[in-house]
Amino acid sequence: MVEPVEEIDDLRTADGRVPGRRGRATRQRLLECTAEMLRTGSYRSLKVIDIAREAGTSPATFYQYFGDVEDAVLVLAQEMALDSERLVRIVREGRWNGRSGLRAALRLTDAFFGFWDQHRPVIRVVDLGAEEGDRRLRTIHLALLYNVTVQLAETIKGIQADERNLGVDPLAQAGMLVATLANVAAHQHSFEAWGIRAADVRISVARHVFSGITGQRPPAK
Amino acid sequence: MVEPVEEIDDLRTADGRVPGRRGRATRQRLLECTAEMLRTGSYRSLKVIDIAREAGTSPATFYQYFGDVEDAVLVLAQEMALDSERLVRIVREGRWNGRSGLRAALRLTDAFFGFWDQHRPVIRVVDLGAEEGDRRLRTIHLALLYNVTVQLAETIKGIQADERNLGVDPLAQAGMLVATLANVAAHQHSFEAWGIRAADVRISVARHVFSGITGQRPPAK
DNA sequence: GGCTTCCCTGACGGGTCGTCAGTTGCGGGT
DNA sequence: ACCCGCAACTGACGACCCGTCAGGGAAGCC
Repeated sequence: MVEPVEEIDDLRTADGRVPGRRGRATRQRLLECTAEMLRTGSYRSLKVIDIAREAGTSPATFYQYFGDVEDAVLVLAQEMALDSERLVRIVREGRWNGRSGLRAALRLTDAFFGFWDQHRPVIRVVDLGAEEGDRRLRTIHLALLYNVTVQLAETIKGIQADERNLGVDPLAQAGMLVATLANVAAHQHSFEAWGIRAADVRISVARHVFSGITGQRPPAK
Repeated sequence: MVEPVEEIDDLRTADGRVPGRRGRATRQRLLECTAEMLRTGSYRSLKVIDIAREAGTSPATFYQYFGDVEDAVLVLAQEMALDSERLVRIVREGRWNGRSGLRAALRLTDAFFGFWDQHRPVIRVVDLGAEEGDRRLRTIHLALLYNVTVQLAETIKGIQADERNLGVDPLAQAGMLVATLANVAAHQHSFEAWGIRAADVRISVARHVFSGITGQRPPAK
Protein backbone atom coordinates (compact mmCIF):
# COMPACT_ATOMS: atom_id res chain seq x y z
CA MET A 1 0.00 0.00 0.00
CA VAL A 2 2.02 2.88 -1.28
CA GLU A 3 1.02 6.17 -2.83
CA PRO A 4 -2.33 6.44 -1.09
CA VAL A 5 -4.89 8.08 -3.25
CA GLU A 6 -5.54 11.43 -1.69
CA GLU A 7 -8.51 11.16 0.62
CA ILE A 8 -11.20 13.78 0.59
CA ASP A 9 -13.30 13.17 3.65
CA ASP A 10 -14.27 16.77 4.26
CA LEU A 11 -16.11 17.78 1.15
CA ARG A 12 -16.48 21.45 0.44
CA THR A 13 -18.63 23.15 -2.13
CA ALA A 14 -17.28 25.86 -4.37
CA ASP A 15 -18.38 28.52 -1.89
CA GLY A 16 -16.91 26.79 1.14
CA ARG A 17 -20.02 25.18 2.56
CA VAL A 18 -20.02 21.69 3.99
CA PRO A 19 -22.74 19.92 2.03
CA GLY A 20 -25.54 18.20 3.91
CA ARG A 21 -27.54 15.20 2.96
CA ARG A 22 -29.36 16.74 0.02
CA GLY A 23 -26.16 18.23 -1.35
CA ARG A 24 -24.26 14.98 -1.15
CA ALA A 25 -27.08 13.21 -2.92
CA THR A 26 -26.97 15.71 -5.76
CA ARG A 27 -23.24 15.35 -5.99
CA GLN A 28 -23.58 11.61 -6.15
CA ARG A 29 -26.19 11.88 -8.87
CA LEU A 30 -23.88 14.07 -10.88
CA LEU A 31 -21.10 11.52 -10.51
CA GLU A 32 -23.34 8.71 -11.66
CA CYS A 33 -24.45 10.69 -14.68
CA THR A 34 -20.83 11.47 -15.48
CA ALA A 35 -20.01 7.77 -15.38
CA GLU A 36 -23.01 7.00 -17.52
CA MET A 37 -22.12 9.56 -20.17
CA LEU A 38 -18.56 8.30 -20.17
CA ARG A 39 -19.92 4.86 -20.88
CA THR A 40 -22.09 5.94 -23.77
CA GLY A 41 -20.27 8.90 -25.26
CA SER A 42 -16.79 10.13 -25.95
CA TYR A 43 -14.60 11.78 -23.36
CA ARG A 44 -13.80 14.62 -25.67
CA SER A 45 -17.44 15.53 -26.15
CA LEU A 46 -18.35 15.21 -22.48
CA LYS A 47 -19.82 18.62 -21.52
CA VAL A 48 -20.90 19.76 -18.11
CA ILE A 49 -24.15 20.97 -19.57
CA ASP A 50 -24.93 17.43 -20.71
CA ILE A 51 -24.14 15.97 -17.32
CA ALA A 52 -26.30 18.59 -15.65
CA ARG A 53 -29.20 17.98 -18.01
CA GLU A 54 -28.93 14.24 -17.47
CA ALA A 55 -28.99 14.79 -13.73
CA GLY A 56 -31.97 17.08 -14.00
CA THR A 57 -30.16 20.08 -12.64
CA SER A 58 -28.43 23.19 -13.91
CA PRO A 59 -24.80 23.62 -14.91
CA ALA A 60 -24.27 26.04 -12.06
CA THR A 61 -25.07 23.27 -9.63
CA PHE A 62 -22.40 21.11 -11.17
CA TYR A 63 -19.85 23.81 -10.50
CA GLN A 64 -20.80 23.81 -6.84
CA TYR A 65 -19.37 20.33 -6.44
CA PHE A 66 -16.72 20.08 -9.11
CA GLY A 67 -14.28 22.53 -10.58
CA ASP A 68 -14.71 21.06 -14.02
CA VAL A 69 -15.46 17.83 -15.84
CA GLU A 70 -11.98 16.50 -15.14
CA ASP A 71 -12.57 16.88 -11.42
CA ALA A 72 -15.64 14.70 -11.56
CA VAL A 73 -13.83 12.08 -13.59
CA LEU A 74 -11.02 12.18 -11.09
CA VAL A 75 -13.38 11.18 -8.31
CA LEU A 76 -14.67 8.28 -10.36
CA ALA A 77 -11.09 7.24 -10.97
CA GLN A 78 -10.30 7.31 -7.27
CA GLU A 79 -13.25 5.10 -6.52
CA MET A 80 -12.08 2.67 -9.16
CA ALA A 81 -8.54 2.59 -7.81
CA LEU A 82 -9.82 1.46 -4.44
CA ASP A 83 -11.43 -1.53 -6.09
CA SER A 84 -8.11 -2.70 -7.49
CA GLU A 85 -7.31 -4.10 -4.06
CA ARG A 86 -9.15 -7.24 -5.07
CA LEU A 87 -6.50 -8.04 -7.66
CA VAL A 88 -3.82 -7.84 -4.98
CA ARG A 89 -5.74 -10.26 -2.83
CA ILE A 90 -5.85 -12.87 -5.55
CA VAL A 91 -2.10 -12.76 -5.99
CA ARG A 92 -1.44 -12.83 -2.28
CA GLU A 93 -3.77 -15.68 -1.50
CA GLY A 94 -2.95 -17.84 -4.51
CA ARG A 95 -0.87 -21.01 -4.27
CA TRP A 96 1.54 -20.63 -7.15
CA ASN A 97 3.50 -23.81 -7.31
CA GLY A 98 2.66 -26.94 -9.21
CA ARG A 99 -0.67 -27.58 -10.83
CA SER A 100 -2.57 -25.26 -8.50
CA GLY A 101 -0.30 -22.50 -9.82
CA LEU A 102 -1.92 -22.65 -13.20
CA ARG A 103 -5.34 -22.46 -11.59
CA ALA A 104 -4.23 -19.41 -9.65
CA ALA A 105 -3.00 -17.86 -12.88
CA LEU A 106 -6.36 -18.48 -14.48
CA ARG A 107 -8.11 -16.87 -11.55
CA LEU A 108 -5.87 -13.84 -11.79
CA THR A 109 -6.45 -13.58 -15.51
CA ASP A 110 -10.19 -13.75 -15.02
CA ALA A 111 -10.01 -11.13 -12.30
CA PHE A 112 -8.23 -8.75 -14.65
CA PHE A 113 -10.78 -9.38 -17.36
CA GLY A 114 -13.59 -8.71 -14.90
CA PHE A 115 -12.01 -5.59 -13.51
CA TRP A 116 -11.58 -4.13 -16.96
CA ASP A 117 -15.07 -5.02 -18.03
CA GLN A 118 -16.42 -3.20 -15.04
CA HIS A 119 -14.28 -0.10 -15.16
CA ARG A 120 -13.33 0.21 -18.82
CA PRO A 121 -14.70 3.70 -19.49
CA VAL A 122 -12.93 5.21 -16.51
CA ILE A 123 -9.73 3.28 -17.05
CA ARG A 124 -9.32 4.55 -20.56
CA VAL A 125 -9.67 8.12 -19.42
CA VAL A 126 -7.17 7.54 -16.64
CA ASP A 127 -4.77 6.02 -19.16
CA LEU A 128 -5.11 8.97 -21.46
CA GLY A 129 -4.80 11.55 -18.73
CA ALA A 130 -1.80 9.85 -17.18
CA GLU A 131 -0.04 9.72 -20.53
CA GLU A 132 -0.84 13.33 -21.14
CA GLY A 133 0.89 14.26 -17.93
CA ASP A 134 -2.08 15.07 -15.71
CA ARG A 135 -0.49 14.77 -12.28
CA ARG A 136 -3.58 13.63 -10.41
CA LEU A 137 -4.53 10.98 -12.94
CA ARG A 138 -0.96 9.85 -13.16
CA THR A 139 -0.94 9.23 -9.43
CA ILE A 140 -4.05 7.13 -9.73
CA HIS A 141 -2.69 5.28 -12.71
CA LEU A 142 0.35 4.49 -10.65
CA ALA A 143 -1.60 3.33 -7.63
CA LEU A 144 -3.93 1.30 -9.79
CA LEU A 145 -1.46 -1.43 -10.66
CA TYR A 146 1.44 -0.73 -8.36
CA ASN A 147 0.19 -2.78 -5.45
CA VAL A 148 -0.57 -5.83 -7.48
CA THR A 149 2.82 -5.53 -9.16
CA VAL A 150 4.62 -5.35 -5.85
CA GLN A 151 2.67 -8.29 -4.49
CA LEU A 152 3.47 -10.27 -7.59
CA ALA A 153 7.15 -9.41 -7.24
CA GLU A 154 7.08 -10.70 -3.67
CA THR A 155 5.54 -13.94 -4.86
CA ILE A 156 8.16 -14.29 -7.56
CA LYS A 157 10.92 -13.65 -5.07
CA GLY A 158 9.58 -16.39 -2.82
CA ILE A 159 9.48 -18.87 -5.65
CA GLN A 160 12.95 -17.90 -6.80
CA ALA A 161 14.35 -18.62 -3.34
CA ASP A 162 12.53 -21.94 -3.25
CA GLU A 163 13.44 -23.24 -6.60
CA ARG A 164 15.71 -21.46 -8.98
CA ASN A 165 17.02 -18.12 -9.98
CA LEU A 166 15.24 -16.83 -13.03
CA GLY A 167 17.99 -14.42 -13.94
CA VAL A 168 15.67 -11.44 -14.01
CA ASP A 169 14.68 -8.66 -11.69
CA PRO A 170 11.49 -9.80 -9.92
CA LEU A 171 9.93 -6.36 -10.00
CA ALA A 172 10.58 -5.96 -13.71
CA GLN A 173 9.23 -9.43 -14.31
CA ALA A 174 6.11 -8.63 -12.29
CA GLY A 175 5.72 -5.34 -14.11
CA MET A 176 5.77 -7.08 -17.42
CA LEU A 177 3.24 -9.67 -16.34
CA VAL A 178 0.90 -7.00 -15.08
CA ALA A 179 1.34 -5.09 -18.30
CA THR A 180 0.33 -8.19 -20.21
CA LEU A 181 -2.70 -8.84 -18.05
CA ALA A 182 -3.80 -5.23 -18.27
CA ASN A 183 -3.39 -4.87 -21.99
CA VAL A 184 -4.98 -8.16 -22.86
CA ALA A 185 -7.91 -7.33 -20.60
CA ALA A 186 -8.16 -3.95 -22.27
CA HIS A 187 -8.18 -5.35 -25.77
CA GLN A 188 -10.26 -8.48 -25.61
CA HIS A 189 -12.47 -6.93 -28.24
CA SER A 190 -9.66 -6.33 -30.65
CA PHE A 191 -8.73 -9.95 -30.28
CA GLU A 192 -12.18 -11.10 -31.16
CA ALA A 193 -12.22 -8.78 -34.12
CA TRP A 194 -9.06 -10.56 -35.23
CA GLY A 195 -10.79 -13.90 -34.97
CA ILE A 196 -8.98 -14.89 -31.80
CA ARG A 197 -11.28 -16.55 -29.33
CA ALA A 198 -11.36 -15.13 -25.82
CA ALA A 199 -10.94 -18.58 -24.32
CA ASP A 200 -7.71 -19.10 -26.25
CA VAL A 201 -6.26 -15.81 -25.14
CA ARG A 202 -7.22 -16.60 -21.59
CA ILE A 203 -5.21 -19.81 -21.72
CA SER A 204 -2.21 -18.18 -23.35
CA VAL A 205 -2.14 -15.44 -20.77
CA ALA A 206 -2.57 -17.73 -17.80
CA ARG A 207 0.20 -20.03 -19.00
CA HIS A 208 2.38 -17.06 -19.59
CA VAL A 209 1.72 -15.71 -16.14
CA PHE A 210 2.38 -19.09 -14.63
CA SER A 211 5.74 -19.52 -16.25
CA GLY A 212 6.60 -15.88 -15.68
CA ILE A 213 6.12 -16.41 -11.98
CA THR A 214 7.52 -19.87 -11.50
CA GLY A 215 10.13 -20.03 -14.22
CA GLN A 216 8.74 -23.40 -15.26
CA ARG A 217 6.96 -24.53 -18.37
CA PRO A 218 3.27 -24.80 -17.63
CA PRO A 219 1.74 -28.24 -17.07
CA ALA A 220 0.15 -29.82 -20.13
CA LYS A 221 -3.31 -28.95 -19.01
CA MET B 1 -1.72 -7.16 -45.10
CA VAL B 2 -5.38 -7.07 -44.27
CA GLU B 3 -7.75 -4.22 -43.57
CA PRO B 4 -5.89 -1.64 -45.62
CA VAL B 5 -6.21 1.80 -44.18
CA GLU B 6 -8.51 3.71 -46.46
CA GLU B 7 -6.47 5.68 -48.95
CA ILE B 8 -7.35 9.24 -49.74
CA ASP B 9 -5.41 10.13 -52.82
CA ASP B 10 -7.85 12.63 -54.23
CA LEU B 11 -8.04 15.30 -51.60
CA ARG B 12 -10.98 17.62 -51.65
CA THR B 13 -11.53 20.82 -49.75
CA ALA B 14 -14.78 21.54 -47.98
CA ASP B 15 -16.13 23.32 -51.05
CA GLY B 16 -15.15 20.58 -53.48
CA ARG B 17 -11.97 22.07 -54.90
CA VAL B 18 -8.89 19.94 -55.55
CA PRO B 19 -6.20 21.75 -53.62
CA GLY B 20 -3.07 22.90 -55.42
CA ARG B 21 0.43 23.26 -54.14
CA ARG B 22 -0.21 26.11 -51.75
CA GLY B 23 -3.32 24.49 -50.37
CA ARG B 24 -1.59 21.19 -49.71
CA ALA B 25 1.21 23.00 -47.96
CA THR B 26 -1.25 24.74 -45.67
CA ARG B 27 -2.98 21.48 -44.98
CA GLN B 28 0.32 19.89 -44.12
CA ARG B 29 1.21 22.74 -41.80
CA LEU B 30 -2.11 22.31 -40.03
CA LEU B 31 -1.41 18.61 -39.60
CA GLU B 32 2.01 19.29 -38.15
CA CYS B 33 0.62 21.81 -35.73
CA THR B 34 -2.06 19.35 -34.71
CA ALA B 35 0.60 16.77 -33.98
CA GLU B 36 2.61 19.32 -32.06
CA MET B 37 -0.31 20.39 -29.90
CA LEU B 38 -1.14 16.77 -29.27
CA ARG B 39 2.40 16.32 -28.04
CA THR B 40 2.30 19.26 -25.67
CA GLY B 41 -1.31 19.53 -24.62
CA SER B 42 -4.27 17.38 -23.82
CA TYR B 43 -6.54 15.86 -26.43
CA ARG B 44 -9.61 17.09 -24.65
CA SER B 45 -8.49 20.69 -24.78
CA LEU B 46 -7.33 20.56 -28.38
CA LYS B 47 -9.28 23.32 -30.15
CA VAL B 48 -9.26 24.15 -33.82
CA ILE B 49 -8.68 27.78 -32.96
CA ASP B 50 -5.43 26.82 -31.25
CA ILE B 51 -4.26 24.75 -34.18
CA ALA B 52 -5.11 27.57 -36.55
CA ARG B 53 -3.28 30.16 -34.46
CA GLU B 54 -0.25 27.90 -34.18
CA ALA B 55 -0.25 27.48 -37.96
CA GLY B 56 -0.57 31.21 -38.47
CA THR B 57 -3.90 30.95 -40.18
CA SER B 58 -7.57 31.34 -39.39
CA PRO B 59 -10.03 28.74 -38.10
CA ALA B 60 -12.01 28.98 -41.33
CA THR B 61 -8.98 27.74 -43.21
CA PHE B 62 -8.81 24.69 -41.00
CA TYR B 63 -12.36 23.84 -41.93
CA GLN B 64 -11.43 23.90 -45.58
CA TYR B 65 -9.24 20.86 -45.11
CA PHE B 66 -10.78 19.02 -42.17
CA GLY B 67 -14.30 18.53 -40.99
CA ASP B 68 -13.23 18.81 -37.39
CA VAL B 69 -10.32 18.16 -35.05
CA GLU B 70 -10.98 14.42 -35.08
CA ASP B 71 -10.56 14.37 -38.85
CA ALA B 72 -7.12 15.87 -38.62
CA VAL B 73 -6.11 13.44 -35.91
CA LEU B 74 -7.41 10.62 -38.07
CA VAL B 75 -5.01 11.55 -40.83
CA LEU B 76 -2.12 11.57 -38.39
CA ALA B 77 -3.22 8.16 -37.20
CA GLN B 78 -3.28 6.79 -40.72
CA GLU B 79 0.24 8.02 -41.33
CA MET B 80 1.35 6.33 -38.15
CA ALA B 81 -0.30 3.05 -39.07
CA LEU B 82 1.72 2.90 -42.27
CA ASP B 83 4.90 3.08 -40.24
CA SER B 84 3.96 -0.03 -38.28
CA GLU B 85 5.12 -2.10 -41.24
CA ARG B 86 8.62 -1.91 -39.83
CA LEU B 87 7.59 -4.05 -36.87
CA VAL B 88 6.31 -6.72 -39.21
CA ARG B 89 9.60 -6.74 -41.03
CA ILE B 90 11.56 -7.42 -37.88
CA VAL B 91 9.43 -10.43 -37.05
CA ARG B 92 9.58 -11.77 -40.58
CA GLU B 93 13.30 -11.36 -41.02
CA GLY B 94 14.33 -12.53 -37.56
CA ARG B 95 15.94 -15.91 -36.92
CA TRP B 96 14.03 -17.19 -33.93
CA ASN B 97 15.68 -20.42 -32.92
CA GLY B 98 18.51 -20.87 -30.49
CA ARG B 99 20.63 -18.05 -29.19
CA SER B 100 19.96 -15.80 -32.15
CA GLY B 101 16.27 -16.06 -31.18
CA LEU B 102 16.86 -14.09 -28.04
CA ARG B 103 18.69 -11.44 -30.03
CA ALA B 104 15.76 -11.24 -32.41
CA ALA B 105 13.44 -10.87 -29.43
CA LEU B 106 15.55 -8.02 -28.13
CA ARG B 107 15.45 -6.32 -31.51
CA LEU B 108 11.69 -6.66 -31.62
CA THR B 109 11.35 -5.28 -28.11
CA ASP B 110 13.53 -2.33 -28.98
CA ALA B 111 11.54 -1.71 -32.13
CA PHE B 112 8.31 -1.54 -30.13
CA PHE B 113 9.89 0.83 -27.65
CA GLY B 114 11.09 3.03 -30.48
CA PHE B 115 7.78 2.99 -32.28
CA TRP B 116 5.93 4.05 -29.16
CA ASP B 117 8.43 6.74 -28.33
CA GLN B 118 7.93 8.20 -31.76
CA HIS B 119 4.17 7.96 -32.01
CA ARG B 120 3.00 8.05 -28.40
CA PRO B 121 0.73 11.10 -28.61
CA VAL B 122 -1.14 9.78 -31.60
CA ILE B 123 -1.29 6.23 -30.35
CA ARG B 124 -2.96 7.22 -27.13
CA VAL B 125 -5.65 9.09 -28.99
CA VAL B 126 -6.19 6.14 -31.31
CA ASP B 127 -6.47 3.87 -28.30
CA LEU B 128 -9.02 6.09 -26.68
CA GLY B 129 -11.04 6.59 -29.81
CA ALA B 130 -11.04 2.91 -30.65
CA GLU B 131 -12.24 2.04 -27.17
CA GLU B 132 -14.92 4.64 -27.37
CA GLY B 133 -16.24 3.05 -30.50
CA ASP B 134 -15.10 5.50 -33.17
CA ARG B 135 -15.31 3.33 -36.26
CA ARG B 136 -12.50 4.97 -38.19
CA LEU B 137 -10.06 4.93 -35.31
CA ARG B 138 -11.03 1.39 -34.48
CA THR B 139 -10.08 0.35 -37.99
CA ILE B 140 -6.70 1.95 -37.61
CA HIS B 141 -6.22 0.48 -34.19
CA LEU B 142 -6.91 -2.89 -35.70
CA ALA B 143 -4.57 -2.45 -38.63
CA LEU B 144 -1.87 -1.08 -36.37
CA LEU B 145 -0.96 -4.36 -34.72
CA TYR B 146 -2.82 -6.90 -36.77
CA ASN B 147 -0.12 -7.47 -39.33
CA VAL B 148 2.64 -7.96 -36.81
CA THR B 149 0.40 -10.32 -34.87
CA VAL B 150 -0.32 -12.41 -37.92
CA GLN B 151 3.33 -12.52 -38.88
CA LEU B 152 4.23 -13.56 -35.37
CA ALA B 153 1.61 -16.30 -35.47
CA GLU B 154 3.15 -17.60 -38.70
CA THR B 155 6.54 -17.68 -37.08
CA ILE B 156 5.16 -19.53 -34.07
CA LYS B 157 3.45 -22.03 -36.32
CA GLY B 158 6.71 -22.69 -38.11
CA ILE B 159 8.56 -23.31 -34.88
CA GLN B 160 5.80 -25.51 -33.55
CA ALA B 161 6.07 -27.74 -36.60
CA ASP B 162 9.83 -27.89 -36.22
CA GLU B 163 10.06 -28.66 -32.59
CA ARG B 164 7.06 -29.23 -30.37
CA ASN B 165 3.45 -28.44 -29.93
CA LEU B 166 2.95 -25.67 -27.45
CA GLY B 167 -0.64 -26.59 -26.74
CA VAL B 168 -1.94 -23.14 -27.53
CA ASP B 169 -3.51 -21.38 -30.46
CA PRO B 170 -0.66 -19.61 -32.31
CA LEU B 171 -2.76 -16.56 -33.08
CA ALA B 172 -3.85 -16.16 -29.47
CA GLN B 173 -0.27 -16.63 -28.37
CA ALA B 174 0.91 -14.02 -30.85
CA GLY B 175 -1.84 -11.67 -29.77
CA MET B 176 -0.79 -11.93 -26.20
CA LEU B 177 2.85 -11.30 -27.02
CA VAL B 178 1.98 -8.26 -29.04
CA ALA B 179 -0.23 -7.03 -26.23
CA THR B 180 2.69 -7.35 -23.87
CA LEU B 181 5.09 -5.57 -26.19
CA ALA B 182 2.61 -2.79 -26.81
CA ASN B 183 1.68 -2.20 -23.22
CA VAL B 184 5.18 -2.33 -21.89
CA ALA B 185 6.28 0.08 -24.57
CA ALA B 186 3.38 2.32 -23.65
CA HIS B 187 4.18 2.34 -19.97
CA GLN B 188 7.92 2.50 -19.72
CA HIS B 189 7.47 5.65 -17.72
CA SER B 190 5.21 4.05 -15.18
CA PHE B 191 7.83 1.40 -14.72
CA GLU B 192 10.51 3.91 -14.03
CA ALA B 193 8.24 5.69 -11.60
CA TRP B 194 7.95 2.35 -9.81
CA GLY B 195 11.72 2.09 -9.58
CA ILE B 196 11.96 -0.54 -12.29
CA ARG B 197 14.84 0.07 -14.63
CA ALA B 198 14.07 0.13 -18.34
CA ALA B 199 16.94 -2.24 -19.05
CA ASP B 200 15.46 -4.83 -16.71
CA VAL B 201 12.05 -4.64 -18.29
CA ARG B 202 13.62 -4.95 -21.69
CA ILE B 203 15.25 -8.21 -20.70
CA SER B 204 12.12 -9.58 -19.11
CA VAL B 205 10.06 -8.80 -22.14
CA ALA B 206 12.55 -10.18 -24.63
CA ARG B 207 12.89 -13.43 -22.69
CA HIS B 208 9.17 -13.65 -22.46
CA VAL B 209 8.77 -13.10 -26.17
CA PHE B 210 11.43 -15.65 -26.88
CA SER B 211 9.83 -18.38 -24.84
CA GLY B 212 6.39 -17.40 -26.04
CA ILE B 213 7.50 -18.00 -29.59
CA THR B 214 9.75 -21.01 -29.20
CA GLY B 215 8.20 -22.72 -26.21
CA GLN B 216 11.66 -23.03 -24.69
CA ARG B 217 13.17 -21.45 -21.65
CA PRO B 218 15.45 -18.64 -22.74
CA PRO B 219 19.21 -19.20 -22.77
CA ALA B 220 21.02 -17.99 -19.67
CA LYS B 221 22.26 -14.89 -21.33
C1' DG C 1 -2.79 44.90 -67.18
C1' DG C 2 -6.74 41.87 -67.08
C1' DC C 3 -8.60 37.54 -66.14
C1' DT C 4 -9.33 33.14 -63.77
C1' DT C 5 -8.54 30.10 -60.30
C1' DC C 6 -7.14 29.15 -55.91
C1' DC C 7 -6.85 30.34 -51.26
C1' DC C 8 -7.85 32.75 -47.17
C1' DT C 9 -10.49 35.41 -43.71
C1' DG C 10 -13.86 38.65 -41.19
C1' DA C 11 -17.92 38.37 -39.34
C1' DC C 12 -21.92 36.15 -37.55
C1' DG C 13 -25.60 33.14 -35.17
C1' DG C 14 -25.48 29.45 -32.13
C1' DG C 15 -23.79 27.09 -28.25
C1' DT C 16 -20.84 26.08 -23.97
C1' DC C 17 -18.10 27.91 -20.19
C1' DG C 18 -17.69 29.48 -15.56
C1' DT C 19 -19.48 33.05 -12.25
C1' DC C 20 -22.21 35.82 -9.99
C1' DA C 21 -26.26 37.63 -7.29
C1' DG C 22 -30.41 36.34 -6.04
C1' DT C 23 -34.31 32.89 -5.20
C1' DT C 24 -36.13 28.75 -3.40
C1' DG C 25 -36.47 24.85 -0.17
C1' DC C 26 -35.89 22.88 4.24
C1' DG C 27 -35.38 22.12 9.09
C1' DG C 28 -35.30 24.00 13.85
C1' DG C 29 -36.66 27.13 17.41
C1' DT C 30 -40.29 29.36 19.84
C1' DA D 1 -48.18 28.59 12.99
C1' DC D 2 -44.68 31.50 12.23
C1' DC D 3 -40.18 33.06 11.26
C1' DC D 4 -35.33 32.51 10.72
C1' DG D 5 -31.12 31.00 8.85
C1' DC D 6 -28.61 28.31 6.13
C1' DA D 7 -28.27 24.85 2.50
C1' DA D 8 -29.21 24.27 -2.27
C1' DC D 9 -30.27 25.71 -6.53
C1' DT D 10 -30.71 28.70 -10.75
C1' DG D 11 -31.23 32.65 -14.29
C1' DA D 12 -28.55 35.53 -16.49
C1' DC D 13 -24.31 37.29 -18.23
C1' DG D 14 -19.71 38.20 -20.53
C1' DA D 15 -16.29 35.50 -22.59
C1' DC D 16 -15.02 32.26 -25.75
C1' DC D 17 -15.21 28.52 -29.31
C1' DC D 18 -17.81 26.45 -33.07
C1' DG D 19 -18.80 26.01 -37.97
C1' DT D 20 -20.37 28.66 -42.10
C1' DC D 21 -20.94 31.95 -45.15
C1' DA D 22 -19.88 35.70 -48.71
C1' DG D 23 -16.43 38.45 -50.12
C1' DG D 24 -11.42 39.94 -50.62
C1' DG D 25 -6.46 38.87 -51.74
C1' DA D 26 -2.72 36.21 -53.94
C1' DA D 27 -0.75 33.42 -57.73
C1' DG D 28 -0.49 32.09 -62.30
C1' DC D 29 -1.67 32.67 -67.33
C1' DC D 30 -2.66 35.32 -71.42
